[in-house]
Amino acid sequence: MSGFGAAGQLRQLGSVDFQDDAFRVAPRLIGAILLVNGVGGRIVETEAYDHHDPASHCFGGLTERNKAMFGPPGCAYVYRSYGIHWCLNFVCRESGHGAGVLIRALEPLHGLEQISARRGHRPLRQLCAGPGRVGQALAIQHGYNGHPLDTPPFEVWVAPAALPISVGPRIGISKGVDTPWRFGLTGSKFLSKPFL
DNA sequence: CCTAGGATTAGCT
DNA sequence: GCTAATCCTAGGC
Repeated sequence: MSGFGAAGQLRQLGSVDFQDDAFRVAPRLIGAILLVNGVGGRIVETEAYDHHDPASHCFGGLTERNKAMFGPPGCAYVYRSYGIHWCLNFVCRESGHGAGVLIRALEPLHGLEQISARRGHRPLRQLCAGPGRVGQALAIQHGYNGHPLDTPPFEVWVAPAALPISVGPRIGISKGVDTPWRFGLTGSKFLSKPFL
């Protein structure tokens, strides 16, 4: 594929074990490259959600809205947030139950002109700093719900080297507030909020 | 059926 | 810091 000077140093999606606990997959995704139709960048912030946790959409079992989270691991779960934004999750699986990782922020790297235009030409750091902003920048649509992440329009590439990762409580929830399942690339300027 | 409340963001005070 | 925007799911009656 084009656009990757260091493509040889990247492994493809198969190396990510999505059939694992969300809180283990979420930190592994930090530093990975996410592209949708060739547009995207480096994942710098994620959050884990699983069925044990009252903050998760899959807490309480399968519904029409969350059914993608109970589908195959390695697929997308797309949901509408506050009636306004589309947010992207990677479906995981722990012991046969639904789970997912919310993609909260990217460092924009590929298709910058499209990203900038979709985001109303805001400053670089604000283009993909937040789950709703990621959705807008990558033109995430409800039709991607349940779509496999290893086939077009998606590409996910995982960096081989371990990166310094910050950990903290998740953002914007009212239940499960003490569970430290937010993960970020330490020191990144592209986080939705700094880690304390 | 009815209503409360979001895994948020932008814009204004 | 505060709040409107916007819609639809989930839960109560």
